[in-house]
Amino acid sequence: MPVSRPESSDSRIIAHVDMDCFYVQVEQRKNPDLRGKPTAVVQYNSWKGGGLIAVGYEARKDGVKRSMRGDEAKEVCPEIHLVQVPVARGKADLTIYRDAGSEVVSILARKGRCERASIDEVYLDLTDAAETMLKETPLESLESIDDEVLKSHILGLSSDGKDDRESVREWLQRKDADHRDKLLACGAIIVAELRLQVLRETEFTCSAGVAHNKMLAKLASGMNKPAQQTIVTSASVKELLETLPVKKMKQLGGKLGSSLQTDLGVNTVGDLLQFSEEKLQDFYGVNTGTWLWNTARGINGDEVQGRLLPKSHGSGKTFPGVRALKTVVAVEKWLKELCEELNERLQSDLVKNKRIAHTLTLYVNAYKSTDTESHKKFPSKSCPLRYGAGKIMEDAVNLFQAALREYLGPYIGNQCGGWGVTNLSVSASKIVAIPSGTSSITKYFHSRDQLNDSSEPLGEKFVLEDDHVSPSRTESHPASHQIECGEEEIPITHDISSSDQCETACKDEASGDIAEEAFKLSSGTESCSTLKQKEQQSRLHGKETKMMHPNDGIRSYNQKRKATKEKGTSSILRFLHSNSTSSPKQDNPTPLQETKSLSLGTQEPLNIESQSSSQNVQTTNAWSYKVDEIDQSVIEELPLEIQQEFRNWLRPQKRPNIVKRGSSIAHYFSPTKN
DNA sequence: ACGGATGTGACA
DNA sequence: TTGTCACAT
Repeated sequence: MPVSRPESSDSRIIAHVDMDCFYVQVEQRKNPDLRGKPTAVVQYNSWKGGGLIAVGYEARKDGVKRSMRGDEAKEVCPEIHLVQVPVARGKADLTIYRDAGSEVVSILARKGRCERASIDEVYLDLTDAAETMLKETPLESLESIDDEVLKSHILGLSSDGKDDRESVREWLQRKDADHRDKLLACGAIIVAELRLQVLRETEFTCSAGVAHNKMLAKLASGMNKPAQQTIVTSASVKELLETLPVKKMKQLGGKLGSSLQTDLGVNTVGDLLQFSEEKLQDFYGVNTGTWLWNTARGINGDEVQGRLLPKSHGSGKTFPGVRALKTVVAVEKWLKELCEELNERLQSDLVKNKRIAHTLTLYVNAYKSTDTESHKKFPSKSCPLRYGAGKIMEDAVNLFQAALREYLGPYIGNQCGGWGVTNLSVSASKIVAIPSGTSSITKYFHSRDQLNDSSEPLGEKFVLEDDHVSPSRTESHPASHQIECGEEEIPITHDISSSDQCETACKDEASGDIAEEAFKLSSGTESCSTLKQKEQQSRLHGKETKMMHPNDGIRSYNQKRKATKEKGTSSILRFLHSNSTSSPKQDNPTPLQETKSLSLGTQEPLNIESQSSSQNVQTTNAWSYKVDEIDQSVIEELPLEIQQEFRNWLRPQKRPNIVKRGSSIAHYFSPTKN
């Protein structure tokens, strides 16, 4: 459900940039012969010509539509060129489009905060850039304005349609213009420039919307395509929304939009104006009600998230109809393909962006033929993610088997009751950047555990080499984990420091030792998954029963504990170490956005992120201690091997973690002992 | 049981 | 928090 966020009082300049029929453009760049010809991109050519997932504008003129079949498209437009999505491992592989999207993002991120909204869409917060421009170069004094700017569509400008370059110029340079309009004008100039850069550097065209918030910018970017831009002035909003069908509004394209029509007889966004906020809240809940009320007025406080990289990676495939997978063996075969693709993408993310994913999730759609009634859904399952195709595969298979048992009910394996899997997908989430800076190591041994079976302490060299790197612009992220060991489990909240994505994203350079090492380690497919390994990762991530590996359920709780203890010292030390955070100031540098919102002088309370972030600072501090404050004698009581490892870690770190009570070491350092 | 593959965000 | 659902391209 949509949620309403408070809108900052100051006016922002937000742009939404949308690539025109992106996949088609990617294919046309690859094969220029296709340029200017009716073209569509299709996947799985075998059945009815495959399904269209992108249609070029020449083909659209002939009535070709997305989600037509290739055959239908041919009927409507016999000359159409159908290009197939690349296939790898028996499934569609969108890599080339993702990479092309990254090219675009790296250009668009040059001005202002940038949010990758999808593979081919981006939001930009150009407020600062626009304000700066307005200060430095008064619009009236502008000698020449790029044609791309003059081609803008300005909502509300009367003569939008005819020889309007002059009127656009006039609007842009209007001396008596509203300050907000002037900022919009600057935004339009900036966006036009960015779009031209995109075109020069990638050969891709895109369209854009410029407005005072995300919702309106998004709406505008789609109004004049392809290769054009649209500006939403405040004055135009009312009229714009008045007649806009609710379904056109983002978030209202589904059930909520339908029920608006059905329940309230609301057909256009303007129709919503009649309803009080309370009334809308009564119908749809507080959050959605408020959101609807605001939306009707063109109010939307959603901020542009500074995020250039995806938050998850997934690989999936459908098996419709008779192609449904009916045996575990068939499922395993496909899981292997999916996991290999996922692993490749994780690898690439690690090398390019120095990020590590921490959770593996399996999603399945299935049917039960012997299922007269209960349309039970196949449950999705997660577990800690270990790097390496073999390990991911193994874990995914285990997740599948666990979920299958649940799905089929307690009467498990009796007679292969007809089930069929119609969709399989694996996905990796909880991706965090490996901190660049002193604290790399903390993050790092997380990866070490997942990448590597040996207990060779790889961390050391990173400490040494990273130490002189300034930990600039780090941001604190809260996280909490639990681990079992000893009699009970104690959840600990702690900080993860990670490098700012805005800095590292899209840099293809120097992978660095961490990434290289990781690559070596995970390229191997050795997947001797011993009990101990499972325990180890269970502990690392570990959420008792929920986050453990499916297999673990078979063993008793005591057995698990035992395995955990035996596994070893180095892991325990890691946890210990990880709890040794350095000073709060260093660990929790003020997030950039917080700084910004404060400097804007907002009278409103700190935004939610800021609040929770400062809360986490407190929580973290309560549970943290400094390594160098630990009594030396305490360390000396530890086994020699542990002492050594411990001393290796003697540097201020912060990292995600778990503390175990009952473990001898945890006893020593348990902050408050509860 | 063909709108496929993928991704984000909210809610319980 | 995990798992589910909705929504989007």
